Amino acid sequence: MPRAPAKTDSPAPSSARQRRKEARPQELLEAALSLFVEKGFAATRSEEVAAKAGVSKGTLYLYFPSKEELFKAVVREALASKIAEGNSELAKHQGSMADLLTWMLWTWWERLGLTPAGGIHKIMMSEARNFPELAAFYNDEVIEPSCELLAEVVRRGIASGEFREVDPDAAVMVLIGPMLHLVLHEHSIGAAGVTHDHKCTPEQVLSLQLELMFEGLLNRPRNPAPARSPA
Amino acid sequence: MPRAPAKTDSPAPSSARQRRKEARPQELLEAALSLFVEKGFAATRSEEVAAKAGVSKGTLYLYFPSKEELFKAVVREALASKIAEGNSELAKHQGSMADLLTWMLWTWWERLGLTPAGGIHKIMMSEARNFPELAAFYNDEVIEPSCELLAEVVRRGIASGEFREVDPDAAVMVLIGPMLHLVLHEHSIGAAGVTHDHKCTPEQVLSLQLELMFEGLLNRPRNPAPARSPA
Amino acid sequence: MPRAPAKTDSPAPSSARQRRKEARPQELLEAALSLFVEKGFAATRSEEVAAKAGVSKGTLYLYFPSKEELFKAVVREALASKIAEGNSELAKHQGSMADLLTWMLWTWWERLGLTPAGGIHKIMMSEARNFPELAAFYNDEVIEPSCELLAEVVRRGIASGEFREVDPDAAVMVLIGPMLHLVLHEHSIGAAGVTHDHKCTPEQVLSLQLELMFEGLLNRPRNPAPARSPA
Amino acid sequence: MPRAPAKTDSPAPSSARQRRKEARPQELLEAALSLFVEKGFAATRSEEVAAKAGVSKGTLYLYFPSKEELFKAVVREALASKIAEGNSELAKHQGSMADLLTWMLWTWWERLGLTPAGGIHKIMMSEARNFPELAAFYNDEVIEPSCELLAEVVRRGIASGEFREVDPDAAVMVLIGPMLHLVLHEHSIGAAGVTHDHKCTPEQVLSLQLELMFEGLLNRPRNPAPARSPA
DNA sequence: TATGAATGAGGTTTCATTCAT
DNA sequence: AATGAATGAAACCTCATTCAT
Repeated sequence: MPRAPAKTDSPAPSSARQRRKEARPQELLEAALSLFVEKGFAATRSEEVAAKAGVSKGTLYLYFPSKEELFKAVVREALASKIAEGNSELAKHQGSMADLLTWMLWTWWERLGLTPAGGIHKIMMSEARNFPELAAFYNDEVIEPSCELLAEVVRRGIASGEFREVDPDAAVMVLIGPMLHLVLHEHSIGAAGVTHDHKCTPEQVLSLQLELMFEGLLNRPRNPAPARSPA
Repeated sequence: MPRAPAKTDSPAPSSARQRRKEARPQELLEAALSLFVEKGFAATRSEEVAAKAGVSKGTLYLYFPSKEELFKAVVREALASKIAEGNSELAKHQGSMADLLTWMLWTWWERLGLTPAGGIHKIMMSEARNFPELAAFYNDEVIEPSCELLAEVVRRGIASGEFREVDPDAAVMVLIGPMLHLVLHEHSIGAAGVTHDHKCTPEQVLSLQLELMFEGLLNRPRNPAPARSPA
Repeated sequence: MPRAPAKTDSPAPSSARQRRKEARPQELLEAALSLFVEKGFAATRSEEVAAKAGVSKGTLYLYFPSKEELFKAVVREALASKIAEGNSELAKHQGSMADLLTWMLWTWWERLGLTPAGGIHKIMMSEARNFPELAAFYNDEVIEPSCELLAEVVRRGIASGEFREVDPDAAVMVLIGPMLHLVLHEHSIGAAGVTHDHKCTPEQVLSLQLELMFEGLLNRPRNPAPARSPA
Repeated sequence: MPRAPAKTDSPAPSSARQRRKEARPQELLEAALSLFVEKGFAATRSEEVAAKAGVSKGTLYLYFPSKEELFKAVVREALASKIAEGNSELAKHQGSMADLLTWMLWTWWERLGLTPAGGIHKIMMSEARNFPELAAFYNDEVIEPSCELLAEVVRRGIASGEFREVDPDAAVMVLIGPMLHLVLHEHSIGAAGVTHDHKCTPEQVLSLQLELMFEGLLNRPRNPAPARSPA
């Protein structure tokens, strides 16, 4: 419908109301994220989310058709978008796979471990069995792509001779296990006001995790000491 | 179910009914444990617990004044038994610390990973924020002793020159992270009927975890590649 | 949307916009009629009506102060047009009353049974108790005149000796009952996607209805077959 | 589990509470019937039904799992049970089919036309499109069996030579049309406080309906008076 | 001691209506 | 005159807890 350009060809959403409308989904997602993390999915009432975003119950449903869809949107916003980033990093990375892994894990820690976004993983742990559809969604949109991304890095490292021949999928679990465990701990027991004697900073753990991964725990030189299976 | 004559054969609280009555709390706790593990605290209906224990709703409330108190009793009961055992192995162990660590992690996996007891950890993760008191209890009685035990092993390994000089507390997190992550995953997302493409058995993961810990991921010989901190 | 120059070209209310504005109530009433027929009063959302008429929710309320008033306007509008037509046929008819009845019932079927107008009757059935005022209006303006018209035909047939001596009002109910029943059925259960084993076309029913009526109604020598009252 | 009969082999539900429990479903069904008839299915709140039966909201759901199931139970109680009666009457009837039809229609009028049970048909007319599942249920449990029952009577009458050769399904519609129309009218417009000029009692209508039907239906020598199709 | 009928607060979602733009 | 973002009152159904028997 070609019409004479009044001023500009964009709709010019300049009224205060327009600006509110465009900001609403973001405001609601932020409110939802913090409440879901704090109280879990089931225990968060939709009215609370609306109130925290400064709107009424009904308004929430103008933007998200159900609480489950709201949760999915939160996950997409907080996590799924980060994974795409990781993929593009893999594509353009030039150096060693060890460097790429290091960068990825540190980056994830900074972006997820320290932010409420990390709490999402804890929510899914807690609620997966009661909301299988959400669990499937989370698995498809977050877990699988993340694992695949890391597994690909490991595979390339193996192919280039940089890494030893290990099962890539198992290696991924070993790589992410400590970090995810820390995240979960921080958002559950660690968030319950419990003081921990064996305190060490997450950064220490991650740093050591990387060091050990790449170097091994045992003092060298020595003859290989293959992993034992249980007697 | 052929059972002994109605009354006797017993010193004191001996009728079938008496035995039944004394077993009640235990039966209720067992029923509650398996249901809480399966569905979480909020999603488990008290009537289900009663039904699973073979009694009526009302009876449950004769023994536990509320669902919250039932939950606390379940966790205390399930954990209490796990505490005592364990540390003696360290005292009597003769071989290398690497062997001891290997044995411990495999043993834990067998006792936690595959049994409902492992579900306790998942429950605690899920409900810690709603029951800070229990979270503290769990931290003091389970987490702290476990970490201390492993840290001590690491410390001894370092002292004897078997291990490199690393922060023992951080090392513990690296050691147990993958396994706990697996346990949590199995009891939540893995139990929600989600199919996973990057499937590898927990045993594979644990085996690789031990191998990498002790050996390192990088192909050797080479010059050390010190763990990088984030650029 | 090429539109005429801003101001002129018009005697009085003649711009495209003006014409649009004057057509609005009519368009809204048509949209509302079809939706009320389809879904009933309560189940029709005002936004649907507006959307079907091509305007926004707010605009609907510029023309009708509430959903109830909209409903009343719809019924009045739909019925008003039906009132005027009709009675003249009786005055100018020359043939037998049986022929006239036949013509009338077939004509009604064609005009009501197969058109949305027939849905009006269904609406009134459904909502009469919630809108007594409308029910009275419908009774006075539609039901009474229709019954009176038919009753007059029956009365004339009796007077001329064409029909037997029966109660004219009762005869009217017998005459229109099957047809109205069919109309209502088609607009409710028949429209709910239910498949019916005892299917016969409405035309079959009406045809048989007329045949049986006249066999019983027409004056003719025969042996009496008295209607039984309940044992 | 053969056990010594304590006193009698029936549970002996003799306490006041027991008696209440057994009466509850009936009390709830009665309350539901009258409210559904008065206000329709959708407009009747489940809490109202409970209140009218003298219990709380929750209690209603102890006996009926949802409002739809409650409605179905009302239908079964009020209508479906009557149809079985009709079937057995057909089986044991000895006299003419005309007598049987007469008895059936009079009986239905007495049991349905004059009681709130008749209102159920009006509800279904009103709500069928919004509750297709209920419509299907009603069609299967009430309409089909009723039509089949009457069609069978007509078929037998034809087979024995008592009736002329007509389409049995169409004949059924002609037979029940006036009565159902009366019932619907009484429960909608007639219940809205509208006064009707062309008043004739339902009994008059039914009586005339039967008389006219049989004049047309019964096989008898006479000159044909063919039904006219529309000019 | 044991039962299970009864209660009623609580949470998600819908939709008629308003009003700032 | 027209819009559509925002509101908040309902309504269904669940389930922890009580208490008469």
